[in-house]
Amino acid sequence: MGGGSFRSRDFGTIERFVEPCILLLLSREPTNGYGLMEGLEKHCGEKVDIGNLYRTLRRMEQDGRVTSVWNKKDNDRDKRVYTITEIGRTFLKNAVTSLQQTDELIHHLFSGYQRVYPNNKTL
Amino acid sequence: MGGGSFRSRDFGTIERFVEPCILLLLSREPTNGYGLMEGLEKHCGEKVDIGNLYRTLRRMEQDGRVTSVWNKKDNDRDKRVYTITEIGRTFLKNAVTSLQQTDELIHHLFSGYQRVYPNNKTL
DNA sequence: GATTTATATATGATATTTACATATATGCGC
DNA sequence: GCGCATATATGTAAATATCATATATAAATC
Repeated sequence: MGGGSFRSRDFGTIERFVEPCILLLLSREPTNGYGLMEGLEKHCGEKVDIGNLYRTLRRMEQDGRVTSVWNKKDNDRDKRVYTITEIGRTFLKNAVTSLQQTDELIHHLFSGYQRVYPNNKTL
Repeated sequence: MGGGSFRSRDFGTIERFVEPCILLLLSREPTNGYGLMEGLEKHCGEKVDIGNLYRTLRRMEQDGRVTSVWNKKDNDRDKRVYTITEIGRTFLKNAVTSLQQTDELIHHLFSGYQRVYPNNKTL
């Protein structure tokens, strides 16, 4: 059977697709890292590496796209809660625009594929 | 203003999107590296790093998705011409299937974005 | 005919990103 | 107390991408 070694992440993930996903989730409500992980699995179909997620969030904070505060409540455990900034909203808007172009590229590939392999059903 | 530093490749490129593009071009006809570079710009909207392209092709050959032979003709210069293999065709088919799922993810993000920012026009 | 440009392949060095593992700590159910 | 889910974070290695450089030749321009 073919295709060689076929790790699940060979395709299907978009470079840094996770960042706009995070910013969209934070547009709904401020959330902590672990909560974002759950949200990404549910809403964005992304199973992210939790360690990388925390590092990504810190980088996004350094770049000014999000801010964070420690939520310390007596009846709950400590959580670092992230909030989207105006810079983050602009970034997200630009990301969506860029992804629309990406979408066109993908569909261009699809139509090219259909032309070359008209008998192949891919799904 | 904003979004921080905004290199053109922050989004819009899909991880290894270039590989299915290469395999689709090779499905039409065997081509050398430099010719693929031109084809990718024209048909796939990708401006690839030429050095990376050659290394990618060698990796694809190692993985059995393409084969290569030197084309040495008297009236033309030497070219290493790549041909897609059966493994490569299977790989491409899997890639297209995976990209269809990616496409759904992108559109899921779009609809989520529209819900949160109904007044934003992104293009 | 000398110089520049385009064609053609490739590697070196560095930076970034991803993947996988590990460390640490606490709340909750049993 | 023990195991499990929650919660944040770092260490390290592998994979990719970026940018520069090396080499060679055909074609075009001066």
